[in-house]
Amino acid sequence: MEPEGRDLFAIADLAREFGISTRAIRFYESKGLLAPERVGATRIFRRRDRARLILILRGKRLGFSLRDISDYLSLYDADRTQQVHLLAEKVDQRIALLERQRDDLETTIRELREIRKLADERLVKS
DNA sequence: ATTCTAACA
DNA sequence: TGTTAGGA
Repeated sequence: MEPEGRDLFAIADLAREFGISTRAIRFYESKGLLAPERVGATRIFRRRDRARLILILRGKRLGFSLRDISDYLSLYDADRTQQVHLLAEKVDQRIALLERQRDDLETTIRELREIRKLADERLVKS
């Protein structure tokens, strides 16, 4: 009766499972995103830590800074409601930034296509 | 073998 | 973050 798997993990276990380096995991801890237990100096990760790591990696995939992710995770124990508000705010900011970048890219592509068209016309005249 | 800290790239 | 050194 244990469909949950282990609840104790070594740093290498998590690194392997999520395809990241042990260095990255220690780095996240140094930034306050993780706080695994210690047995001496060795880190012992539990399901709770693993769950946080999953959230960290998801946040990264979506382009959020470790700072943003940290601020978000910090609200888990306190204001769960404020956490949702912060998330909404950050997501809106992220979407706004991506849309701006998309517009800039489209503008650049249009310019390059125009240059390319002019280049072809010159070749034809030559 | 594995992990840890610290420092440099 | 990767890599490397040196130790537990």
